[in-house]
Amino acid sequence: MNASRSDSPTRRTGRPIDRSSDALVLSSALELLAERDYERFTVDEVAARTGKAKTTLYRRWPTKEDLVLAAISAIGRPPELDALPETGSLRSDLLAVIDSPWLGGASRRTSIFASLIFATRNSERIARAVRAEVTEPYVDIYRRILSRAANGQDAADRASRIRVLAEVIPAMSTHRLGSGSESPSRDFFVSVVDEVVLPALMSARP
Amino acid sequence: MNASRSDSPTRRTGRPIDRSSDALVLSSALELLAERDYERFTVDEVAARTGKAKTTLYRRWPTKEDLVLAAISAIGRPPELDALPETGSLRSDLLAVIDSPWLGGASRRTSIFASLIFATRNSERIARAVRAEVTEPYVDIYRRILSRAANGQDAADRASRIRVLAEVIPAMSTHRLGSGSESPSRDFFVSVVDEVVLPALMSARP
DNA sequence: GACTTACGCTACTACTAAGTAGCGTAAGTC
DNA sequence: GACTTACGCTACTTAGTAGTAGCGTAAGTC
Repeated sequence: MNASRSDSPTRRTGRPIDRSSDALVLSSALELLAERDYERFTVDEVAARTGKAKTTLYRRWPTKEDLVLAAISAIGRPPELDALPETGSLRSDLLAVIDSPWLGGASRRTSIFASLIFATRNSERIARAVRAEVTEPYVDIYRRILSRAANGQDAADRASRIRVLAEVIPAMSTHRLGSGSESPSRDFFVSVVDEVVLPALMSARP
Repeated sequence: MNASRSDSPTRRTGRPIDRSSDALVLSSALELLAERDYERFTVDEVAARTGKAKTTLYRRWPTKEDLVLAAISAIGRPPELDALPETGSLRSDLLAVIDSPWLGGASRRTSIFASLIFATRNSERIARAVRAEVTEPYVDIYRRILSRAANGQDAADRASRIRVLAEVIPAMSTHRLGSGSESPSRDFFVSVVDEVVLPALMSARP
């Protein structure tokens, strides 16, 4: 409320930027993106929902694309990435990830992932951002859990390994889409089968 | 070239409608739909690609939605539906469907399916049409092949049953999306697992 | 050849949404 | 209180696209 006399590199006079509302704006943007596709996503609607002026949003994020990119970056990394669940059984490890409250829980999170897949079609920058900031780290969690389980442990729980598809698939699809493949969805699904399902099955021999 | 003297219910005088170009228009529309999402799909572009006048297209299909619906209907039913492949092994039966030239082969077909999934978000009529005219009959092929295989035969070919996912998933997703579920993509993936993967696995006991 | 209907073309309207300009005011610093 | 910067508001420009109007001509029937 006081502090910082002779300032940091950048001068600080006049009304300060209201950073406190950034989080609200970005989460609302993400929310809207989960409801609509990128084309129907409008900056006006974000402004209306947050009670901000459209012009204010444009001062902070010069284009709609920038706003969406910021919203994606604001997602952050899944907390499980730092502390992989270690509950003792593969099944509960997987469920711990699936039922993580990250991004509002499984239901909302999967809905958001699905929308991000749509968005990757509209902008290469968005496609790259989704891949790097959301998909890769998230898929990585499953990769690590599965590969850890492949070395022994709870190798019998075949059904729960298959169920992981329910969450891995939307995540991985963003991984592949927009990378220039001719038939991204087929490539993607084949890769899910080859990289996730079959290895999981092979290591599960009751 | 002559025939039909005192006509059918509808009079036939004046320049006849050029039905021959309908197929071209609808296939071009489908092609465009595979490239763009519904929002970016423009009637002007279809007109440009087919060499037709936009007004001519609007005379035949009063709205963009009607044009897209017609394009979906023009897809027709997969030929395998009438003569289920019977090659002797489950694996080759499945591959026969996957590699069917229908809709331009697996690559283009899957790409079209993916686009139709996007389109279901924009119109309930389109969602219904996709489900009824494309998804249901196509998924039905896999259901029938899998259930036939479940009764004996080639029950050992577990990997090929899993591979079927690579094509079933995009098809089934249209089946679920747009039906008012709160988290359609999660529901869909769970249903794939429950209805297709697990039963296939259960019936495969080497 | 008279008639009728379809087609192609060139506007045009209506609407939506991205992005901007400019003003008055709020919220700070000195 | 003077100064400075951010915010909110209204209004605007620009661009793209769905859908329409109206005209001249093509392609048929009688």
